[in-house]
This record gives sequence, C-alpha cells and structure tokens, in this order.
Amino acid sequence: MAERDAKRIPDATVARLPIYLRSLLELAADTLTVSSEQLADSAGVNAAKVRKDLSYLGSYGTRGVGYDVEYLQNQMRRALGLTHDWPVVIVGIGNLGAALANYGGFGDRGYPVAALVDADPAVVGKRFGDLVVESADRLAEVVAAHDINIGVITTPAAAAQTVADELTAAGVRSILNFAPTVISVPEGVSLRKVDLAVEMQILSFYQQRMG
Amino acid sequence: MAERDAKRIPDATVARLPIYLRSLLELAADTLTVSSEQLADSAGVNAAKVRKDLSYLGSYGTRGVGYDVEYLQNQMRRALGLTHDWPVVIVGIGNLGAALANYGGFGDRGYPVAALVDADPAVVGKRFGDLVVESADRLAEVVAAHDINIGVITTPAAAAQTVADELTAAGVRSILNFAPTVISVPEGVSLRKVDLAVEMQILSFYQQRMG
DNA sequence: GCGGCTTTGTGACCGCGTGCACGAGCGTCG
DNA sequence: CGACGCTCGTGCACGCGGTCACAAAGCCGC
Repeated sequence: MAERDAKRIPDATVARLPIYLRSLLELAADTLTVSSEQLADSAGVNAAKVRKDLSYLGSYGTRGVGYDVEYLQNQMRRALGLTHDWPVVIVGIGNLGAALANYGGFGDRGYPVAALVDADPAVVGKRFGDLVVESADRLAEVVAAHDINIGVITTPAAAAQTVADELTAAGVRSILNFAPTVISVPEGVSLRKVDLAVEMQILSFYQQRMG
Repeated sequence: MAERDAKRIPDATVARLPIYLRSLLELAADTLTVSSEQLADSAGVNAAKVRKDLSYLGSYGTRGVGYDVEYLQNQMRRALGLTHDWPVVIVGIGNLGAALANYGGFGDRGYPVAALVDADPAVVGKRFGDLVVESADRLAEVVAAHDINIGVITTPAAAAQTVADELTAAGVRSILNFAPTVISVPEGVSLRKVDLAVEMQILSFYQQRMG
C-alpha cells in the first residue's frame, strides 16, 4: 500500500496497453470476463505476453476464469491517465494540422484539442469547429490558459525544433512530432514521433528486398 | 558479387536508414565527407551505432576521414529502393486521407499518390489535384493499372481489415495503416501502423507517472 | 618514408524483451 | 467433498540491439 505501483513498467508493455484497452472496449457489453488468449488474439500478440503485461499493472486475473473486463478497463484507464482529460495544442495548421483539428476522434478519447496555433498571419484567425487559430507568439499564454500538457507539432521541418523549445519552455511535458526532422527535448519531456516519409521508406526497403 | 548483400540488415537499423539519408541530404552541398559523429549528432543517435548501421550496407568509409557523402547517399537510396518511384494508393478519403492526398511531400520523395479510393458514393468523383476519387469496388483494377505496391489505409477502424484483405489480394505487398485497429496480413506482406490515439495514450501514461 | 593523428570497423559485454513451460490457484461437477 | 480441468502468474533461457573500447588503416606533415 505504501509504495503502491512502485514497479517500473517496461516501455514495450506501455506501448501495448492502449491496444489492450481498445480490445477490451470492443468486447460485447455482456462479456464479463476475458482470457489472456482472447485478448492476445484481438491484440495480435502472444498470450504469455498479455499475462506478463497485465501483471505489471498489479491487476488481478482469476485462475481458471480470466480477467474481469470492467475491472481491467478501470485499472488500465487509471494507468494510462485516462481518468481525466488531457487538453492538447496543435502547432502548425497546414494540411495535416487542419486534418487533425477537424478529426473528432481526439476529444472523444480524452484528448480534446484545446487550441490551434500557427505562425502564418494568413492562417491566424481561421475557424475550425469552435476553435480559432491563434498567433504563434501567444503560444505560452495559450498553453497556460488551457493548462495544456501535450503539444502536437505539425509544422514544416525547419520550424519544429523552435516550436518544441517554446512548448517545453511553456511547461509542456509531452510532445508528438509529425514534422519530418529529428528534434531534441530536455530530460523529463516525453517525445514521440510520427514520420510518414520514414515509414514509406521502411516499407519500400522490405519490398525491394523481397524482390 | 555473386551473393551480393546477402547479409541481413537488422530491423532497428532499417528504421534508422531513412533518418541518416535525410541528414545527408541536409548537409551543405559542398560537404564532401562526413564523420560518423556528425551523422550521429544530426540523427540523434550514438556514433558507434551509426558506424555499425552503415557497415551493414557494406559501404565503405575511409579511416581518418569519414564517409563520402555522395557515395553514401547513393548506397542508401539503393538499399531503400529509392532508385525508382513507388506509386501508392490511399484508401479512405476522410479527413486524414484527404490531408495526405493534398500533401505534396509524398511525390517529391519518390512515393507519388497514384490513386484515391473510397467506399462512400458521396466522395467518389471528388477531385484532389489531378486525381479523382475512385469507387472502392474498383480497387483491384486501380492497383493493377498503376502497378501499385504500397497501400495506405485511412478508413474507419471497421473497414480496415477488409481493405487490407482486398489490397493484399490485389497484389499489394506493403501497407501503412492509420486506422485505429489491429489488422493482420499474410506472410510476406509488410505492415506498419500509425495510431494517433495510441501515441497520445503512451504520452499521457508517462506524464501521469512523472506527476 | 615515417610517426602521429584521426576515424573507421568490429569484437565483447550487457540489459531488455520475448516465448516457453510449468506450478499454483480457482471453479465445477459428480 | 474430492478430483479434474482451466487459466493465471512467473522463472528461465535465448536472441536482438545498444554501448564501449580498441585495433586497423588511411592521411598529413616533416
């Protein structure tokens, strides 16, 4: 009770938790328990891995039966911090940024888009739903005003590092980078990247190989 | 010469090659050679790792000097299959699909968007640049007509597996999946996934943890 | 042409993550 | 109430990937 979940959860496990949670949510509403094998099938992984992953949550399955679906959902939501919303700011409202702004799926899942920011005066002031694009020099204010902890970078590559610096300076501790460039962040800030060109090149590498 | 590059390149290395290539392209045009340490800095990795990665290409650096930039670029392009274009088809022209269709960056980098496909009759026929959205039931024809090897799935989750099946049946061997669901593909087909909700949840996990 | 400087290439070690296999517990049925 | 069957939890071994450190090798200046 004192040290609670002191156990460190491996990164590889963390990356799978959201998949498990989604699998759980897709189960029929009258499904009370689920076995590690069912979960494994639906998440596309090994059953032993599922059990080991879940054991890190300290969550309890029942031998001979499986896991209580609702309890497991709650444990997972708690671990992933989905007990409350995490407002995000999208910086760089080009093609991709605009698409993300219009995409409703974020708010639904606990990540409401709280603000849009762009450096281009021609874009500032545009409406997306009930949001208006703010000027880049107001970034720090915006972050503070909405208590934002997560920043999404969808600027051109050249601006990405600067934006990342401004975000972290404003107190943002988590960044999702779509810009096609390597950016660095201070210790204690989480950075994840999505790079379409890289993904394509990885695919064509293997395609090439297989002849 | 006979067995050529028989050496297997580790997956982790493959994933870094595109980053190195981009770093090389960003170097000033009058830079003739580059050291593993320079590359490491600009790619955000360890210098020893760079050397080991490059050694898999069989490519040759010169001790005391570094790597010949142009030669290395060519080697890398060859390995990644960038010696010719890889036309792609985008399936599912919603917010994200449309954004990718409008995004010019693909064609520039050797992955021209050759076709757009959607199941919704209200979307079929819309123009994006010089492309017109085709009907989903023409997917196989479209793939064959443009000799497409790479498919990008930007449909809702429910349709993703079906689309993946149709793509592989049509001969596509590489799939990039943006739909928020796990899909499975036959042996011999490469699958990469980009899942925004998962990325967000991973970020909020760590944010949560650090308090 | 020789010594020193620089930078590559790689062998060795280490830690993480994966998969297997089995013991431990729980429910159920006769 | 006892035995059986099911499923979890986990110890163990293995392989991949990352890091370090050092020897090999090319270049330059004298």
